Amino acid sequence: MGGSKITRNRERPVTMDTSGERPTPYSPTEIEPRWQDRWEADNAFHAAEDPERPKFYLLEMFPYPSGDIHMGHVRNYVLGDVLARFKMTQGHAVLHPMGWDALGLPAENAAIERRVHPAEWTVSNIGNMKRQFRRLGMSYDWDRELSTHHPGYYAWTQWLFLKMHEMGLAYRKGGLVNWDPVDETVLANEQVIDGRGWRTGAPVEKRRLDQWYFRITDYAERLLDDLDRLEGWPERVVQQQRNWIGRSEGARIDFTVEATGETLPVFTTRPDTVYGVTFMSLAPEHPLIDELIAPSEHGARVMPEIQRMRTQTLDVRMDENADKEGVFTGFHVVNPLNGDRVPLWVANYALMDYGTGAVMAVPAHDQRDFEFARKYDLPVRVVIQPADAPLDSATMTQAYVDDGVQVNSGPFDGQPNRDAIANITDHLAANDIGEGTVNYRLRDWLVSRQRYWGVPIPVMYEDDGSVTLVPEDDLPVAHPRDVEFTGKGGNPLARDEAFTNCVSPTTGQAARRETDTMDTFVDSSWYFLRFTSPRFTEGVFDREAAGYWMPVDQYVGGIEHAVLHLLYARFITKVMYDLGVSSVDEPFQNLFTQGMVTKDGGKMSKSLGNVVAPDDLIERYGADTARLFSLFAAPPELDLEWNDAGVEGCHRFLHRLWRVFDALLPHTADAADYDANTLTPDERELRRMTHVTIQRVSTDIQRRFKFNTAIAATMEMVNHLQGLAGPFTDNQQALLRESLEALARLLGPFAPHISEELWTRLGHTQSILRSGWPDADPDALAQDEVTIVVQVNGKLRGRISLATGSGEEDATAAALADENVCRHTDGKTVRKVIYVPDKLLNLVVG
RNA sequence: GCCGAGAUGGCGGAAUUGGUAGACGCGCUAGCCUCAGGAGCUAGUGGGCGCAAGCCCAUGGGGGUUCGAGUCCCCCUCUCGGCACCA
Repeated sequence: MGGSKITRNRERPVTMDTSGERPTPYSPTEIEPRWQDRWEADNAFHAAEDPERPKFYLLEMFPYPSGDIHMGHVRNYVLGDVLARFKMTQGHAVLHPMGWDALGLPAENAAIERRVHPAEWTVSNIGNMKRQFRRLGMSYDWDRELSTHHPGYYAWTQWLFLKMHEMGLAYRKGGLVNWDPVDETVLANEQVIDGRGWRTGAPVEKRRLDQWYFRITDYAERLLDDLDRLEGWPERVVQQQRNWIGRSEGARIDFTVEATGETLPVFTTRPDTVYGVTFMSLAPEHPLIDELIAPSEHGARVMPEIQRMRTQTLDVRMDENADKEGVFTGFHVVNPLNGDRVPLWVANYALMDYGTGAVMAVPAHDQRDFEFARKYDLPVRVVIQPADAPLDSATMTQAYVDDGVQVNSGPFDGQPNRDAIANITDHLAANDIGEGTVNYRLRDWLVSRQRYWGVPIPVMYEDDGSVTLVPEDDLPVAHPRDVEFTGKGGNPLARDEAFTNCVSPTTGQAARRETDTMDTFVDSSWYFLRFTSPRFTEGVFDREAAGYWMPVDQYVGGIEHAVLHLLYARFITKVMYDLGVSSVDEPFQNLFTQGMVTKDGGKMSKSLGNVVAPDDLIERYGADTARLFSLFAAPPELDLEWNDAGVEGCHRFLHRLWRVFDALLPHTADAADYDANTLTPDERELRRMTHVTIQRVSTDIQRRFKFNTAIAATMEMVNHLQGLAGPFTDNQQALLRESLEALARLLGPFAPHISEELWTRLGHTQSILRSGWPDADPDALAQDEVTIVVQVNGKLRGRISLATGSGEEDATAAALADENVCRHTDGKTVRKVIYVPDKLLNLVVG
């Protein structure tokens, strides 16, 4: 073999290498199924508890089995798969399970349209999606598969309901609820987006119904406080939850209804303005209206108007540009601080959902109250004066909401309003006419759904209407199988007498079963706990298994669940913690929210006709190309715009990778180890390139989630190797072998099938998953010579090559020997030298 | 209105701590190979000036700090997301 220089061969590209080996074509359709079978046969992704190794619980939000996975799924699950395989290769005990959020309306709609039972439809979808996941090469431990529609799962969802009932956290109450007219069921507040149902987009109506609720508001403070502990969560998700919980500090103030003497409490964040109250506004839904006003002499006059306000749809009511409307009730209330008698109004801008449903109106210091007062010619009384320009209630054109000094405020006159807030709050408490309180925007979670394909709520009603819980031993309360799905007449469960008729376990008398099912968000609020012991029959999950695996080290999913699923899951985990079954009270240590997949600038959707089907993609290019593209085209947190040419590019890269191995493998067949001390500069450079790539890929995956740049680094490495041509010395062969082995392992998480295949062709018999992750050798990363950038007055004027670690004097001397640098320094004095060793030299001249 | 994220070539995007702006990929141009190519390979590819060496401009706009700013500070514009008649 010849010289020690590695030649870059331009005339003879590697594909034309004439070493005698016949090139083998890259054939994903042959390779991929073979490796999928092998992984399955080897039980390669089995999650085993092992105290010797660090554990890693990786979870992606499980899908609703709608029938086919779409590109959004592919992206989400490939992201997770990269991390799982990375951790597996590093030798962690990895739990990477998959399951099905299998209850929900599409199954029922399919039952109506196609006369197939929701269970059958669901199970068949699951089968298809599982096949698709397998084709993508996902590293799931299918032994732990679970589905929320399975009795072995939902029995424990029902158990959770019973426990929450015992704890006083599940309760039934009547009230105004959000009704989705398309899905024909009620919705929780979180599930109404801009006045529309989150699934259907239909404008939500208000109905007065008796429904089951979970008392999430009892956990508001903890849910809010513990957000501070979620350092591994994106700030915007934390912010959204903080917004949603909506804590505000203020005071309750008890006004009195003049006619009856009964107390009418209000919530305010501005107790300092209480002396400025000139009227009171009730929400149109306020109970006092039906109790007091409707039957009164004023009823006939005001009720039609109130009824009209009540029927305004939510999106009209919530539009802040909408006209403020109101009607005087004829009644008055008394201000407990100054004894003022002020008129009681009903106003459409007062919300029954917030505070107490009654607002003390201070037009001088609240913009909404101001507009209302001007419209209906109600008095404006200034009680806070700014320091500069005193306010005049007659000429004000808007409310003054900033700080100032109290006036017209009795004993509090002259105090800065900030002090008055505290002093008036103390005064309220001392006189038993109110107190400092904290109010939350968060409402209790309405969990009843008037649908069949959910978890039946395990309660029954006695003749007298009282609630009896189904005994734990009788769980699960299962769905009746022979049910007709007509799409008419509401919940099929309610029409099924065999289901509704039951016998009370306490009285032995006939009773009526609850026919509402639970919100499917309840099912998905604890599945991550169940994955730790999915077949456990002695309890909701095995406390020890959960203790080992929880919390989820990395959770991956869509941003759309920032408040919905992610808030509910935190709540239920805290409930499980309080029940003593979970050892953690926050489920997800780190959260990653990936961007959408778009095409032609919009979200991929059937209605837009811009859907790319994963099956077609795999058919044409193979799973590795599909995986690579969904990782490479954009950083994972940003939206990914689909681009067919980009897919081709990734496919070409895999072909190139394959050819590089084809060309170089024959030269590494019997490579021994190299001697790092006898390498030529070129050889050291090859070695350095290998180790730099190892380092880049490792940190990009682990620390930065930058899979796009990790893949770019491996592309650079392939580009570099592609330019090499033999013959090679022994040292060079050993170096090439090191490069190829590193390359195969670095690509393992991204393109697992081709990587396994190349790993095998390198002579290994074990899966690449057991190969260990390569380490970057710091010694190999060191350079003998570095390029130093030379600036003159901060502008780039030249580059010099110096031995690593050279001092400022040497660098300056070398720089001043550079022709172009001299052109800019000649005739000037060097006033200052900034030297960043091994990087940059800046000569400041003048 | 409040909160948060962002704006870099023809496009997707790099730039880890204030230190070579545009890695990698797409697209495009030229050439090679080929019966042919939609395959593969080689070279080039931010704008302007210049025969060239090289110089100037350039990270949404305007100021500032610094030897040096895509990166830090101030002001502005626009885009996206969340909350919003929340008392």
